[in-house]
Amino acid sequence: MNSSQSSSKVYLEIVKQLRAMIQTEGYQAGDKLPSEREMSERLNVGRSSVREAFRALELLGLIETRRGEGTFIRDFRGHQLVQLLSTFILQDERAKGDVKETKFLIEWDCLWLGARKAADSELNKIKEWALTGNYDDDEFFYRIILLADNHLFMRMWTILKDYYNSLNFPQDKVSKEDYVLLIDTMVQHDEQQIKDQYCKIRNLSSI
Amino acid sequence: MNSSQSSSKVYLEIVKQLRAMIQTEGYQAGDKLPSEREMSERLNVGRSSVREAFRALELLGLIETRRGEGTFIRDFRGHQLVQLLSTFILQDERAKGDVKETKFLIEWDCLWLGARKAADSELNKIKEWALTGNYDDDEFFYRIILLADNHLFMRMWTILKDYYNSLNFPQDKVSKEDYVLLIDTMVQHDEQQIKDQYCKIRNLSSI
DNA sequence: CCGCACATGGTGGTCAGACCAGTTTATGTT
DNA sequence: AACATAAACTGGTCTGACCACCATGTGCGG
Repeated sequence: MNSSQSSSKVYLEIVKQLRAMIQTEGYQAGDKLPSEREMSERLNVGRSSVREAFRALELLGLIETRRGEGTFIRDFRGHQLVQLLSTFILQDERAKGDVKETKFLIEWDCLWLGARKAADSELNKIKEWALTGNYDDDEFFYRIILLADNHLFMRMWTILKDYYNSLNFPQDKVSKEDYVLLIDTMVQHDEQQIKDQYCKIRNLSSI
Repeated sequence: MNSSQSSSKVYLEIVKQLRAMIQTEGYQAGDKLPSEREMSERLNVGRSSVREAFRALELLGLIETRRGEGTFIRDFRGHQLVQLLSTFILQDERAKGDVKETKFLIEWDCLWLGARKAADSELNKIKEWALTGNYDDDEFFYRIILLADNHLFMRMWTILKDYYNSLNFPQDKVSKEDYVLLIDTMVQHDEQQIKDQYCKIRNLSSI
């Protein structure tokens, strides 16, 4: 144990170790993990700490425990959360493209959803705000996604936005006029126009 | 403790109790939870069991612990995972609509993504499979989303699919011909046609 | 009366050991 | 060989002990 920085909680270290073990030793779904007692000996930590790590991973659906038998890797393809799972998987360059693509598509979905769901008065309110207020891209789309009125999309977008921002994609500043124009297209309820304007803002040839 | 069914793991019961407490006693982000010791007395369980529950919730990002101070509810609006979070929040009727809406939009996104990304040979392969094979709706769209080649969408869709299926929305059986037709529209790369056909399958007036 | 230093109690963090309750495996009997 | 039993594991839970950290109160000196 005691790898890298100490002072961090032991059970978190165990989670890390477990992840490493799974990667290096090629554990697969259904495989049996070392017993809690063996694990605690191997890592020189108390069994209770091992249990805390195991319980946490169990609640996440990553492992499964059967009394008298042992602890097993669970088949968690795709399943379960998106967040911590990302920490496990979201490492390669390829995934970065996925984040970008997904964020943009969700934003587009919400533009169209918002155009159909929102009352004109709400759209006008946002248009006024877009004309006068100070805001960045995230703040603007946050309001758009509020219009779409879909909690799931809001959650996904929030996660994606944070990842996206941390990935440092090059991004041109969007002018206030373009944001306002985007809202105008929403008022028109013209799907193609919304799409064109969104593509312009995002510098995309198509979506 | 020992509510309803016993034999289930104590730490899971504590998670339940915690959720109930948060709901009934109106805990909010930032509020302090009872200490581990008090909790174990109150529920007549060992402190280690309380800790297992707390550690699991901590890893999920639902609570936060500060040594010497206590355990606090975390501001997890939107943030963090989607999966287990849903279990906590996804209870009202409203959320069901979100699941449906989101699932459909992601499927539509992936149809269009797949149409643009996939080679004709792959589309033809799927078409053949669609003509001859046995499959249900999930299996069909699983292959579609594979075409879209976006891990994030795949993960989201997998989660959404499971929730959606558990919600028992009424759903008509889709004929094999309609699935094949959908693939044909993808081959044409005509967005409007894809959309129309998808709406037909899902019985939607618009998307 | 104020302000600072220190003591005290509360809180999470960790460990060790003890049981219990299941499952698996080895053992020995028939 | 087949079966029954015993031993050896494995997870599940509780208790008690210590440590490190933080907040609060207490008392001393100013």
